[in-house]
Amino acid sequence: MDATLPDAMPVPHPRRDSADAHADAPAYDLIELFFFAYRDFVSDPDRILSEYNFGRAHHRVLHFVSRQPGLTIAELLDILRITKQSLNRVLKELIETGFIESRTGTADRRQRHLHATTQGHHLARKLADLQTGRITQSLASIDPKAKEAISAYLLGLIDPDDRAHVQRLVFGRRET
Amino acid sequence: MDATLPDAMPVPHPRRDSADAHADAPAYDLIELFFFAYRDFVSDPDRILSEYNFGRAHHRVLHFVSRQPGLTIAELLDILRITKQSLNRVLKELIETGFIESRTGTADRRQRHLHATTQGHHLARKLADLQTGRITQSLASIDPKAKEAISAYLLGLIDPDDRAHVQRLVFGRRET
DNA sequence: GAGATATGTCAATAAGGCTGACTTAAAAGC
DNA sequence: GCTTTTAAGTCAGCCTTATTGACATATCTC
Repeated sequence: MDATLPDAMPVPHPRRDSADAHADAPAYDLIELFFFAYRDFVSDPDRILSEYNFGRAHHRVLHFVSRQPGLTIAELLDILRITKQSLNRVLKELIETGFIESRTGTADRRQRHLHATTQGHHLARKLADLQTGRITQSLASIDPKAKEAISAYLLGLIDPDDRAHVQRLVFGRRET
Repeated sequence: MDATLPDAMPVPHPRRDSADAHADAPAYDLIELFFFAYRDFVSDPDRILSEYNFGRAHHRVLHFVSRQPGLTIAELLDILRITKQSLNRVLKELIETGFIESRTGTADRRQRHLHATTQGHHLARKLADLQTGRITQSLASIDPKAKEAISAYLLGLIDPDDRAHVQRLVFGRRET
């Protein structure tokens, strides 16, 4: 690629201060691939969800509730980073249509512990399977060892102060 | 790990047909990491954009126009996968505020060729630099060889019929 | 009992998508 | 040259998902 570069070309030495990242050429490839990949990654679930008159917001709620039975409202808000009012609309719909169940806490009766119903788990799984299919297909074409690197990369894109939280969420199962 | 899995979940034996990916356990880790990574990846640009009263839609338009000077409306619609009407609203604002310029085609006078102004290129670059910073930070913590694997993975997530198109867009420069 | 906390709800607003219908200008086809 | 197709622009109305702000209720903590 750099075959035509004359040897003597003064190349400003790359500093890896990690703070002045904008000294580097923009990583257009990874920026754009991320955009296109995300666009298609959510497209399969979108199709299924529209059959139920649900949107992406419903998917996110159902996903995390299904994954973490007993999740409280506050915890869910913290994961999704949306307001109580935004959550409430979609959550209400998911409860009314029987995909999620809200149970009053026993230790703290102010809390609501959310659980997916059988129907809810089923839909969540169906959507996860679709996305897993896409992931599996993609992983199949590359070095199987790369999976850890990909996880590490994605984790590294997350805000540092949230990284531990996400790590617990994704890799550890809940104890609360 | 599966201790909390809903009871009714049948576990079919894993076949490696690559077609029926949903025989596999869901790739919850990559699914969730992708969600959290994307959430934070767009957060830095969002902050800057709001200073200009722009949103993500403006960012996407500005980005691709800046990257591919002379892009036509039809080509842009194909990249973004939104309707003409949706594009028009944000594009109009970007033109009115002097970030993008629309030039009537010479060969085909029906077409509009879009170009970022100096101001437009500047903002696009600023936003790309922010995202590049995040990417660089993340890449710094992993095997430098992994970058190719990550690109390949993201490319693999894209719809097969679009993959060549995206590849041209991302890795090749335009000749039109 | 006072105050803090977890949740729920009303109302108004905004961004960014969508569909459908229609116009204008210009190119292409015959 | 006339017709059809294509590229772009526009009007109107609607939906989803988010926001802010204000306030209500039940329950826990001190």
